[in-house]
Amino acid sequence: MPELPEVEVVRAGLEPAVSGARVLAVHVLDERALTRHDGPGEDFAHRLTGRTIAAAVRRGKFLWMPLEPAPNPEAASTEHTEHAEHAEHAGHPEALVAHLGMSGQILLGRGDRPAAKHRRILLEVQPAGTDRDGTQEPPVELEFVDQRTFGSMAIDTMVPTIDGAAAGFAGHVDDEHPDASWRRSIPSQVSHIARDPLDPAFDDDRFIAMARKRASGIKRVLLDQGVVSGIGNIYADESLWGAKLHYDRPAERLTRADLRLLLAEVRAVLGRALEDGGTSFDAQYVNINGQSGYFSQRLAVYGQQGKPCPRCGTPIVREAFMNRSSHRCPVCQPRPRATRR
DNA sequence: ATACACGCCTGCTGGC
DNA sequence: TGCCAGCAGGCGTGTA
Repeated sequence: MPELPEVEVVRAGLEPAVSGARVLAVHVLDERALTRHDGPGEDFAHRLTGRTIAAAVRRGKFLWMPLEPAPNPEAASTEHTEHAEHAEHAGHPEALVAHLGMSGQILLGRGDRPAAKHRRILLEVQPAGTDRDGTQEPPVELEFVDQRTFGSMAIDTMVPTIDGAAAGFAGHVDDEHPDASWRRSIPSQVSHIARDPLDPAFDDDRFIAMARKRASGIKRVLLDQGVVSGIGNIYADESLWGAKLHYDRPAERLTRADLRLLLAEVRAVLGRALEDGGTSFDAQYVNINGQSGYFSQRLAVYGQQGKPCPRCGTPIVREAFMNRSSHRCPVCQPRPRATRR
């Protein structure tokens, strides 16, 4: 479930279950789910087992769970001498990083469900809370399911954010622990990703300046995670419709006002999708309980080819752009006059 | 630096 | 009915 609203639905569902939880066991069922991890499955399992998860944080489509410092890194490194190089990372904060790719899901359960067909990684975690009797909550299964294996998990070291601000959105935990050590650190493999438009530290002027240096079509800029993160094909098309812009309008020729309006539309669309629990076309895109979101019912153009534009009634068209499909209203979003090339 | 092609995978749909 | 091309919410790398 891949764009910002869908990943945020997962993050929000994960947050209460994993914050303060301890990883009891790690089962790597398919190594292809570790393409972002620098090392084999045993290394991933070894570095994660026994660790305590601090929170669930998201920037754009990337999700990560900062880990409390390992209690005894020395013992750990001597035990697995073949990965002793990780001893040099002792003291550096680490996080469990997840990217859902095209078809990834993270599901929580009590182990009472039949195993999903494309289950790739299984974590057994012990939640932090104790109930009124003081007895421990039962362990929870966290499964990473991914049909197409474009998504993956990794243990990654964290580096300080370049602007010193919080690395991403962490929900309630953020309010309770605004100065937590993990707050201003970001997994190194996520550090090249721009902030997302819902991030309070997102710099509108910087986005506008970057966009106006690009000769390419505005949709390409929206999809560039180094310029603005969290937007994928669905929300790019929806936002461009909202701002009445054709996807191939050269970004460098848009006015600042055009780009401010576009940014406002991006935020409105993402916000509405969030309210609806994200966009689900099938059982592939679900929250941590396996439930679908309802934003697909409110899509104006994505997948709506042949149906009337909600604004003017003209049939929506679908066209190829950047080797994928784009949807637009031919009247509200006319092709730029000088078709480039 | 930027722009593009391509690879990574599985499963479903539509046309023949 | 079968087969095959085409398509699907993404990212990283390599090449000009």
